[in-house]
Amino acid sequence: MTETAKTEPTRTVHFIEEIMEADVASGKWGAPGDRSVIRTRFPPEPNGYLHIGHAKAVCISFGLAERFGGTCNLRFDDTNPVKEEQRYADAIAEDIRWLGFRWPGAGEADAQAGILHASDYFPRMHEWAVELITKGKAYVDDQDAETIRAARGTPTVPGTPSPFRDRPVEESLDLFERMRRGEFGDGARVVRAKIDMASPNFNLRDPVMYRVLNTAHHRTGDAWHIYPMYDWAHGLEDSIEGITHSLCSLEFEDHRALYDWFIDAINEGRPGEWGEPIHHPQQIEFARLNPTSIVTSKRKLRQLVDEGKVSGWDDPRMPTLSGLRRRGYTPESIRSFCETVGVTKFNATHDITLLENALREDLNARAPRRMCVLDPLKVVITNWGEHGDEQRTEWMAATNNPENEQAGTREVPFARELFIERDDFMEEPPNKKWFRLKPGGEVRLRYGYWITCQEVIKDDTGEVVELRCTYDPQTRGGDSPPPDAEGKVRKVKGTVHWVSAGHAVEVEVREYDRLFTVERPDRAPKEAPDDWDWLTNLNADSLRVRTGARLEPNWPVSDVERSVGTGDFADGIARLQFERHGYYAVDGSAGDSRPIFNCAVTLRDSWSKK
RNA sequence: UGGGGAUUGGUGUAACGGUAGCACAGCGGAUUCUGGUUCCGUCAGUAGAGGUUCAAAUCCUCUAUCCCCAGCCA
Repeated sequence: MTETAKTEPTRTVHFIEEIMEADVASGKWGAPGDRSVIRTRFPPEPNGYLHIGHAKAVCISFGLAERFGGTCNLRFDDTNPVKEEQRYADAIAEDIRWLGFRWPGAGEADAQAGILHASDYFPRMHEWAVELITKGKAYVDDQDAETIRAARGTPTVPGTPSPFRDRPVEESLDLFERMRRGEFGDGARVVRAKIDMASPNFNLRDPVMYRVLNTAHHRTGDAWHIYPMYDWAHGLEDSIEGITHSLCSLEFEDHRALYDWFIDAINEGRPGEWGEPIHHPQQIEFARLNPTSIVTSKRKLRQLVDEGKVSGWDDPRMPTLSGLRRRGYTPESIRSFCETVGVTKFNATHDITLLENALREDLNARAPRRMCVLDPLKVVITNWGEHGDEQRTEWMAATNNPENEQAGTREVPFARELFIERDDFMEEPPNKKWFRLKPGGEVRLRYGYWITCQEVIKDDTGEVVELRCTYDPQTRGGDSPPPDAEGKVRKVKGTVHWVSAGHAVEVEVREYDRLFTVERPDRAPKEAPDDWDWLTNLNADSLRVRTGARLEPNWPVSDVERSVGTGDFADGIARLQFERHGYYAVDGSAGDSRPIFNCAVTLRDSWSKK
């Protein structure tokens, strides 16, 4: 893979990185100056697919570890068996690998290698819970969920303690053991931390640590009847793995007090009869990604899939990583996008065009160029046989990638019958700025010849079905003809793409528009009725399938292009620039015999704006 | 009415008491065999009010606005 000449975009050092730098310098986690001590983790719950919002979190935790020469674990936070499935875990791991990140022990052969699971820590968490109960810092509560909620209080009125709050330690221990063995029904009892029912921070009003769930877990089977809550489990998982910096999103700021409380509670009296103190990571919060015109709510994405608004989680219009991948997005473009949005605690809005621009930038440098006529209009070169060689094919050299000279050229066939884009011809152009083909007008066929439209042929309905043109043999390759006797060079303003009708490959091209045309699809308008449905913002016209497109026959790409890094992407997905249109990716999931190309993003069009 | 966070051009993001910079978008121009790319120019900002200081986006006080929190979800 060749390097593009571009210099790396200047990367700004964000606040989390500064904290890490300071910790490295002070030797908080190891020898001062040893950057490799940085340990982060990405802890998804395997209950759905990763989307572009998750990509930011992935890039932060994995990216920071990469930058410091430390490590980032992939850990499935599988503490709630009723929502989790192995297939989600598999998809998540695949998406992270696709982005180009690796966790310790990740192997190329075994996709599962090195992946960690909260469920593997259940026994240790259980021991620590017993410890907290024994220390009088936790208790079993017999109240049901409704009662507990009612007693929790409000922002201004303190909660009231459970009547079971001060029950004997032995009784709690016994009940906890019976909970574990499955003697009680779902929700019958919980274990609660004994903190402060009057705390202004709700998370500290005796939070639940364990609930009874008589549900089989996708990894531990029916070994457990109790499952730990996030707040209890998460810090312990981080502690066990020796995480130095536990990075999460802003909504967990209020949970940090609890995160710290649990670890401190375990460490109380340590070193001592309970053993050595356990590791205490630092939780740091950052703002989520918040892109315009898409939804990232898992519930809403699921709704789109379930109601058939899209073809699946990997529909190319979906903001899931699997959808973006199928659409043609490169991992590099997504990582570049995450770099430009930065890392702060500010709830920013990220224009989705930034993501599109990141892809354009990457693909402009790397994607091989091809000519593809999406909506063919036949052109017959009437003077092609002027020397009696009407059936001949001429092969024209075309540049594979103007951004990368080493990508070389290819030979494109030119013959008597061609296709051009229907849009590139107008019988009656609206103004003088029409540089493309018109009756009596001349245009350059890129890398081909200059042609002049002599005759327009229509069918019974008046639709143009064919153009009869003449070519100028002196313009071979698309170059200007030699100067005339007076030294004047003839010029042509317009250049259009084309294919040879007899040589082109028929392909299917799928073009996508935004799934939602408003900036905030899930935000109800000010005067919306109570039953306002967010799906009213759905763009009914977001998919366009073109079945009759014609691609020049240089496909798949050449060895030369592959060898210099164009036409060869690390994820094995081929992407091309169809000149004057956009960037297109081969859809391998569609399972059709005819090649299918998804339009990842169009070229910028500074013309339509004017 | 409680607690926790946040606020710098249109949108993001730097500046860590010392010239408010960069990117994207916008606008104008140049180059171009892609209405692409590239290049040049340009518009535009410290939420508000006080205070400290030779000097404040930065420190202090008050105000405003926005986000999160009352799951046996994560």
